[in-house]
Amino acid sequence: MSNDLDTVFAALADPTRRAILAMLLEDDMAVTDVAEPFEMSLAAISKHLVILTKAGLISQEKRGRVKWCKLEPDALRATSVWMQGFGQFEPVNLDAFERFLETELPATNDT
Amino acid sequence: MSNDLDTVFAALADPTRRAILAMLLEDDMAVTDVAEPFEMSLAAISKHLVILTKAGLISQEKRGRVKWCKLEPDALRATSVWMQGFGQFEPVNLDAFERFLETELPATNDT
DNA sequence: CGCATATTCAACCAAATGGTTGACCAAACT
DNA sequence: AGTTTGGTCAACCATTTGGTTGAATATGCG
Repeated sequence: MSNDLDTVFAALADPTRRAILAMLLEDDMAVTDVAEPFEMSLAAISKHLVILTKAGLISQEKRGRVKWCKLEPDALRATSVWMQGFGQFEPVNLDAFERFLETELPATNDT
Repeated sequence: MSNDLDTVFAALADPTRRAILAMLLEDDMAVTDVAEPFEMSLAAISKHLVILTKAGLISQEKRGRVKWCKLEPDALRATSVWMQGFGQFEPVNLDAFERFLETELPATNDT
């Protein structure tokens, strides 16, 4: 009964998870590396990754003992369709996106 | 500390709330009328509307004893920017959106 | 083999969420 | 004035969420 959108939006509602997505935008990463910048247990991050995976926003592939996480744009694409329909938005300014990313990334290089 | 995106995505994560947005896409509505198609108390709908308002997705204006709700596309626009950046999505098929709407609208004319 | 590394599992906890009901307030009709 | 109508508030409840810790599992290394 519950839509995909439920899962995707719920996944996106958490800043930690959005930050993870932003990180994965740059490159695929192992779970431990994903967890590194956050002040949070590895187990917590592992749970977040499960949620992102269930939402279809990322995929995880185990290679050796390392589990690699990669961004999966398809779910976002469907959601984007939904959103765009609502606003009949003008073509989007991609530069604004970069500013968003900076807000979303966890503090890595500023104390 | 917590971003607007938190609020907006959390608001969008609930199917009832998305259905309300879909209804408001067609026209502005009074709270009671918004509540009508749902099998849920008026108070519950009222709460949902508060959440949508706080997220900036709708606005409410009281005229007489009736409180009118209208869709507020700005918050969605900002969110859409965020989403698009992630996927670098192709231009979106708006027809697909109409199908989404049907999934989202609560059952009104089938008993 | 024995240890270290990578990740998850399980139990637990506090706080947030989504709903209910009944009282309440304000505006409108007669 | 009295009553109906529109909507919120407050208290309550069950479930979900986001985190913790410690044990468990699995892979790789010397």
